[in-house]
Amino acid sequence: MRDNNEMPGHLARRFQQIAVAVFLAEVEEAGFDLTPVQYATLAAIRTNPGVDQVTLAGLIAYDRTTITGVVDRLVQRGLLIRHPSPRDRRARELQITEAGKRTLRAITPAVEEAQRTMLRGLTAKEGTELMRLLRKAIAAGNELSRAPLREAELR
Amino acid sequence: MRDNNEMPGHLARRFQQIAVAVFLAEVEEAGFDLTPVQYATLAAIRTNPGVDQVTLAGLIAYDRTTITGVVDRLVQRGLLIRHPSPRDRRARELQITEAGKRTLRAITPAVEEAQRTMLRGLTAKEGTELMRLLRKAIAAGNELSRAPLREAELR
DNA sequence: TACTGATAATCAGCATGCTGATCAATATTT
DNA sequence: AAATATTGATCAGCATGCTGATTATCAGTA
Repeated sequence: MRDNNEMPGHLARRFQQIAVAVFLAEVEEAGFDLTPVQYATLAAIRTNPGVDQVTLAGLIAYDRTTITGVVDRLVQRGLLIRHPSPRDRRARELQITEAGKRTLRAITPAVEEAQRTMLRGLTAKEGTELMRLLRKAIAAGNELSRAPLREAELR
Repeated sequence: MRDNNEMPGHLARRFQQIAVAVFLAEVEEAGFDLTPVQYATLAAIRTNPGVDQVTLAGLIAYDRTTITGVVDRLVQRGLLIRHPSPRDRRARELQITEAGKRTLRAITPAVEEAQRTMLRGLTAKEGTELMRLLRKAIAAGNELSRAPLREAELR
């Protein structure tokens, strides 16, 4: 039996576990209550106003069924607006509200700090290399999960 | 706003997402139905028969409240036995059953294959380096999550 | 145009993974 | 020994994240 420390899957889980904990701690310290998933959702919608949920899911590599609940909670809190698309009555277009934009702006320093903290054991060069290797491994495995990353298509 | 591909937290989530999908696919192909968490639990108990749940949680860096449910399901399926500790009536000692051992043995090739698959985009050297960097980052952040890795103590 | 297949969103169901609380039992202090 | 603190397990509650199904709608074809 291989040692846990030799299992990429175990290391992936641990690193992600720490990344989430660091994110939540930094964000809470800044006086906000937002999960990594909620943050990514807000940021993606600000950059792509009016996206539908499937496209949004592809942009940040979420499962489409997970998005529903995440968006629900953000709408409930007044950070997003969801309305039917005029072009396709199946789809819902998503817009960020002013409160959502304010939250994003205010929270950004904490998010940046969290990204630094989760690499704090590494030198700058090692941190860059870790990110490169993760990107490369992810690119090769993109299609293996149910929620692959997708480029946005023009509509 | 930083690009997602420059955010270690985003990369961590994606890599973990792919790792889990690969694990489940390989294991299912081998004819089993076991999650990564369940596998790690079985393996840790086989190596440390009679551990209590808190120690187990520390060995594989799980939250103690998560362990309860995981062990429940494994006991239900007859892969584990949970019985009160004679030394401490608060604690439950965990043992792996014969069925549990058989499952572990039978599933090992699939788990090994999954570990290779999740690094398939990298050269051997890059894979080794990725694991080294993850271990280093994790060691530095170990105490930042609610479920840090803990050495087993002799009892 | 009627039919067929694909697509957007949602849902039920299950398994992590966490926060914070409770209960029983043990350990420590006074 | 009595009072206090700590610890092991569990629980309720919430948020991902997935599988597989359903519903409404759209797009392409016969």
